[in-house]
Amino acid sequence: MPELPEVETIARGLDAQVQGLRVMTACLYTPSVLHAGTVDTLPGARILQVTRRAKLLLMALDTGLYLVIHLKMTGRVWLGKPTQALPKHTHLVLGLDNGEQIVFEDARRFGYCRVETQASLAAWPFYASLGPEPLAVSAQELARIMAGKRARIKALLLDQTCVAGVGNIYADEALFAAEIHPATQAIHISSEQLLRLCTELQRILALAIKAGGSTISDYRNAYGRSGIFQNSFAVYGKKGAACPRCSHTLVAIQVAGRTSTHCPHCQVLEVA
DNA sequence: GGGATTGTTTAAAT
DNA sequence: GATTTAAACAATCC
Repeated sequence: MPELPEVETIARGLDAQVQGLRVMTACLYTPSVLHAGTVDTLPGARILQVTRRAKLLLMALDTGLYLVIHLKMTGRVWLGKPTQALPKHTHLVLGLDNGEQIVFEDARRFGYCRVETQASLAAWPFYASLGPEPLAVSAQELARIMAGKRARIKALLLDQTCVAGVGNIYADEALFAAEIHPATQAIHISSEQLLRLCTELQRILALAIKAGGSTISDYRNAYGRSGIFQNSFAVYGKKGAACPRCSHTLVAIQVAGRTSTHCPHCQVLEVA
């Protein structure tokens, strides 16, 4: 379940190791995971940098092309040696001129990759519709986007056109920190509370990046290592446990089709 | 072997 | 018409 902090961790780890290297080979084992472009265009290109936008991993090449990867639930991208056996569900392998290789694997195959030009990337509807990076804008700006909407706040946090990169983990953690019930309609949240939510979201995302992300089951960074932010969760996945703030039992409900774990004592639904 | 899993898209509803 | 919600979908593992 790589969200913003997890993809950011992978991007930073990969960038530090592959910047300036040349792609020698590109082997696509599962053609269906490539949603745009062709991998034949990749060999020969030098890697300029590896970055992140929303939950997308972006590899910029000196040919003007971008390799874009979305890990969805179970995708992994890591750097390895050709001597290592490839995992069962390996979809794309890039051989580099230092002898190492970048591996994209995804057991569930929900993840995908795309080869884009700058123009085609900008023309990709999903990419073009992405909202601001939560750590690149002010909390006031984030709050302003959500203010006055009738949708439930949990749905807005998960809406990538609203805020980019937030998934179920960080949405639940931010709502708990700001003491807001996940089903509260944004229009019923005071501007002070909304600002607090956005501030907490930024704080938690920054902490999670420092912790190398959260590993629930599948997530690993570019070196195959787990994150440790899961040890700091207050509510995510902790239904039945005691609220760290008031000791009341945490409850899981469905909001916008997603499991939303919260404290019914600290996070009260003011208006249904 | 069926249910659970998630982010995104698409269709339906308000 | 615009906003919001529910359902569908990808495919595998436990």
